[in-house]
Amino acid sequence: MSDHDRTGTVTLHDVAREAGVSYATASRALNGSDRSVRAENLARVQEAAARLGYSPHVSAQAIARGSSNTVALIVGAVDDPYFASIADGVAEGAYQAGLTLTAAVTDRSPDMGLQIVRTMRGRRPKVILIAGSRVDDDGVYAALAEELATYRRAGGRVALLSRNDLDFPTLAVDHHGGAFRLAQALAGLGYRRFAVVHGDDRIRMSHDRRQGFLDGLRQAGIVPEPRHVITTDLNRDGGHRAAAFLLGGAAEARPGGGTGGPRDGAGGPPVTAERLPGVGVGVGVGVGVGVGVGVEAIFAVNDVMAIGAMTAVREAGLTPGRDIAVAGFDDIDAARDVTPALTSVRVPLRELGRRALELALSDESPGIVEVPVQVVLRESTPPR
Amino acid sequence: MSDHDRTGTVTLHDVAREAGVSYATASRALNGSDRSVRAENLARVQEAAARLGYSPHVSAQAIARGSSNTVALIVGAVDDPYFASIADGVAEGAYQAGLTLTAAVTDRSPDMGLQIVRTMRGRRPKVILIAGSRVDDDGVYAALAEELATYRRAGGRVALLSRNDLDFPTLAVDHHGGAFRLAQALAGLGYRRFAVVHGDDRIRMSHDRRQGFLDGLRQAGIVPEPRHVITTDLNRDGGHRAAAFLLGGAAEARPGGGTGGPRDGAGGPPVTAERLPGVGVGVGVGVGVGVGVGVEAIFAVNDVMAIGAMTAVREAGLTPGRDIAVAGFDDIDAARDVTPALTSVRVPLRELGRRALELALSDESPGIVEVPVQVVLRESTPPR
DNA sequence: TCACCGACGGAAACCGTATCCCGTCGTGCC
DNA sequence: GGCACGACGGGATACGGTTTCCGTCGGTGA
Repeated sequence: MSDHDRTGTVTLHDVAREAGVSYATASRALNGSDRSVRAENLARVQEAAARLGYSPHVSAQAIARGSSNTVALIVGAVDDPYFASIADGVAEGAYQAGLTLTAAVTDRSPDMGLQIVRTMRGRRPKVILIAGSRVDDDGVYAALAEELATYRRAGGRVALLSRNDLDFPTLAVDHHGGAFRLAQALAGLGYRRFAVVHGDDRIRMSHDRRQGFLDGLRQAGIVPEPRHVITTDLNRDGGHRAAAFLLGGAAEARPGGGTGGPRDGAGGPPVTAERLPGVGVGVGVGVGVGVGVGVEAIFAVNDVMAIGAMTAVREAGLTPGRDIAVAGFDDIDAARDVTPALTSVRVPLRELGRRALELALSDESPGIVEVPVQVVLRESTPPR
Repeated sequence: MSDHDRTGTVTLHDVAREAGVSYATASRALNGSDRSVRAENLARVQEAAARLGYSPHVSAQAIARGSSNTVALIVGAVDDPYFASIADGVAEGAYQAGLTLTAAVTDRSPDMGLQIVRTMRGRRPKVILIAGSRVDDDGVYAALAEELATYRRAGGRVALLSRNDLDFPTLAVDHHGGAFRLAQALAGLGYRRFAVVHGDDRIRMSHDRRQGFLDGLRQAGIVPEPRHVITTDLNRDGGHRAAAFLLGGAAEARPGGGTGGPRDGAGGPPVTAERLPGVGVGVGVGVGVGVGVGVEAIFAVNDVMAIGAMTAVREAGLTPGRDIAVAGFDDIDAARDVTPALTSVRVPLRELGRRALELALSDESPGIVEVPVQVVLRESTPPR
């Protein structure tokens, strides 16, 4: 039609020309300016915009206004129900607040959260929410803190989920307390010999849950054997491998079954026995030792691992719940749908996402908000 | 320190001044310009940038360069494993291609995909990927097509997942064929009396899977009763409600169990019997009629629904697999972990996300790429 | 020794939008 | 009827970069 599609992109300039008004008037007409525009011009501009298929250049607006309408969410994985539910809550809150969501995934990148935060900061979002980021050494940690401080100094808002030693508004899930009470409850049901399956200690959540569980057991006079405390991947296959190892063999998919083991072939790092601080070194790296006979219950630090473990138990010819109890953490939807239903600790994940956004947006003091969790006993841990 | 932190934000200007070089030189030094900068100046600029904590203003770059490094992903829900896996694949591809990911969720907003696409277009992303968007009437549909066409005209790239009647590069999952073959396989196992649980027909995926399944059954000489073809929410609770209805009662959580029904109270629209085109009107909206006795197998158009249905079956005192077979579609991870393991149709979801991005970025012709799927029979549908 | 050429620094134009500021015009009031 | 004032349109500028264009400088070949 006209010459505006020479470049293929329609600018406000084109709209103004088409409507026969000035640039400034078109701008005022197309967004909530405090200045008023005469009804007739407003209509002409809107109609011209519609005819030309104009959509405002968000970057240009961001630059002109000095702020954008974005909330940046940094998350460990998209795949994981834990993060997915949090992201869902954030998405809901963002939608209600008229913000758009951009996400970054830290699992993917070897450069950890730091580089990602830096990149995100470049987008000048209104909010940065960090739900998952790996922090390896103290240097990176300090750098991350500095990066966030710089961001805040420039007017940005930050909220952290599940991390409580940076000076930013934090939604602190009570990992330790939940695991502690779960341990006590299981001890109360009569269990004595436990295995604990957890992830990399540099991941705070995993560390706190493991430690809370061990502390809860100790309170009940129980100390698991170090070789039953296992470090592995923080996902379904990690839980599966760990349980298979505990029960006396390498995880191995049943031929022709399609039911079984790790989906993507021989995946991931080997299961490694854990060095408990002040206790000693565990044994049995990768060797198909088999230590399972004595174990009565397996606690995995999250539900997806626990569910993987349950399947491994079943593949070993045992019945989860009856022969060996299994418990997880998070209480994801799937916990109700596996058989037996999984004992877990309920974390209000969606609410967590919503509240994290609120917390960041509010002008309250940057304190730490404790998020309570709740032990949910189900059939996977019957009284013994 | 200097006056640059008066506003709190560090600009390229500050860096240039700090390094004692010009604006243009600083710009050239800090990104991959084709122009070369003398080593000494480059070092000075980089060092100054690091000292000041400079991070380039992405919006400003986008505006100056005329393009951004964003890929916009439009998705039905974040929560759903189907979309989560796709998003995971996209995230992986985006990371490798050096793009950042912006996500929008359509379920949330009543204004459907259209408004969202318009908003996304405003961000001038390099790519728009549409994995889920509700399209209600033809008017909206045409508007969406026009919106995308405008975007492409301006140099944008588009790829569609699971939709095959817009003229854009499309990754077409073979919903119909997969469901068709699944139906044949189940008929081959000896099943005759089927129930089909599906979602809103305006959602293409649901429609095609349902229709494929029915076509497959018809091929085997089987026509399910219309009242056994049920429309409900396309999520876990929808499947749960539908199965509970089929089995003869309203879905009701067992008191004190925590195992049971819809998590968020009495949720969602009631189960409604479906009007099959040219067949007749089903009966039994919400009435606790109970039609289950005759049904031998339930097919749900996705795995999360099927898993919800399995739990409902169990709550009714029956054993899924033995008393009543259940099958789903997608083959999500959880399908292997429920008991009995769920028969499904494998869709390479992660790969789908990755390939959608590739497809959009490539300069190939905008054809339709068929994505094959594979029936996976497991214990939830034993031979009968 | 001089012309020429390549490398590189800096000024300035430009990207698309918001907004300040000024000028015009219409209106109400005295 | 004149005047002050408010409403509103338009030009100019700012936002933070990228990139073009020009000019300088040092080195090379004849």
